[in-house]
Amino acid sequence: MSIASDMLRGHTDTIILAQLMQNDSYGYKINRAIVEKTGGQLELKEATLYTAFRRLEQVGYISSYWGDENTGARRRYYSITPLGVEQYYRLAAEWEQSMRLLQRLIRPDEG
Amino acid sequence: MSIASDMLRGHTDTIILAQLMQNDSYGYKINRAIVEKTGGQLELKEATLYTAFRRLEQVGYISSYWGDENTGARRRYYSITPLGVEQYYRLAAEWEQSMRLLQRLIRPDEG
DNA sequence: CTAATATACCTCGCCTGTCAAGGTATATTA
DNA sequence: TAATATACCTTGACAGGCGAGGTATATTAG
Repeated sequence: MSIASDMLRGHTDTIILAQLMQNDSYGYKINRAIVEKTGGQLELKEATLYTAFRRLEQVGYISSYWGDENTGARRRYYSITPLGVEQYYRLAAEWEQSMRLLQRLIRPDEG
Repeated sequence: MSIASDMLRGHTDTIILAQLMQNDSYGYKINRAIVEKTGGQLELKEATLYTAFRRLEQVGYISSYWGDENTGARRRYYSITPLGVEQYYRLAAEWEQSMRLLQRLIRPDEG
């Protein structure tokens, strides 16, 4: 896709948490949602996605449970924890902050 | 400083090129300018800064020359090349693009 | 029937950018 | 004369993204 790896780095967790703020979901679907919301311009690589889930669960920002599908492939659902909600707000605020700084530095002739 | 490493990652080159779009400058001063422009909220670590200079020079986006100070520490000045100017516009556009995507994903309830 | 595609999960190991820690040298200020 | 500011530099550790590989089920096309 079009977005560079290094632009994404550090935002993966925020993106995932933001998705889980809406509702519980599973890996594949979360990724589909991202593709859809960005008009196909961004897609998390599977390795990136699942690595992030491990990381986020380890520190207690999300928790997981197996879905009870009786057909099709099994799904591992994730839900955001209260700690994760806190972290989401923190990361989102941090993102806005850094965005403003970068705007000043990268586009000095604009806002 | 307040901004996280991973938020910065991938933007260092863009920030440096943006500075050199204004005028030739040297490492220490570029960093001072960044600190000043962000009200002390962002400062590139020296290792990061000088690594970036090597990287950018290697691919031909910047070129360097020693200043002719006859007092004080020596200064290595950098100037942006035509190739670097192109790259700056490309990176700046990419940044705006990715910023909009992230806005949609991270702050779904806003613009 | 069978191959391809979509859904759905996972791990290993490489690569690359950041940075802590260390270093050198000159000029000014306390 | 010690500390601080200016000014440069490198090494090695670390962490996140991802290519490449794997598993398994369901559907669709030929």
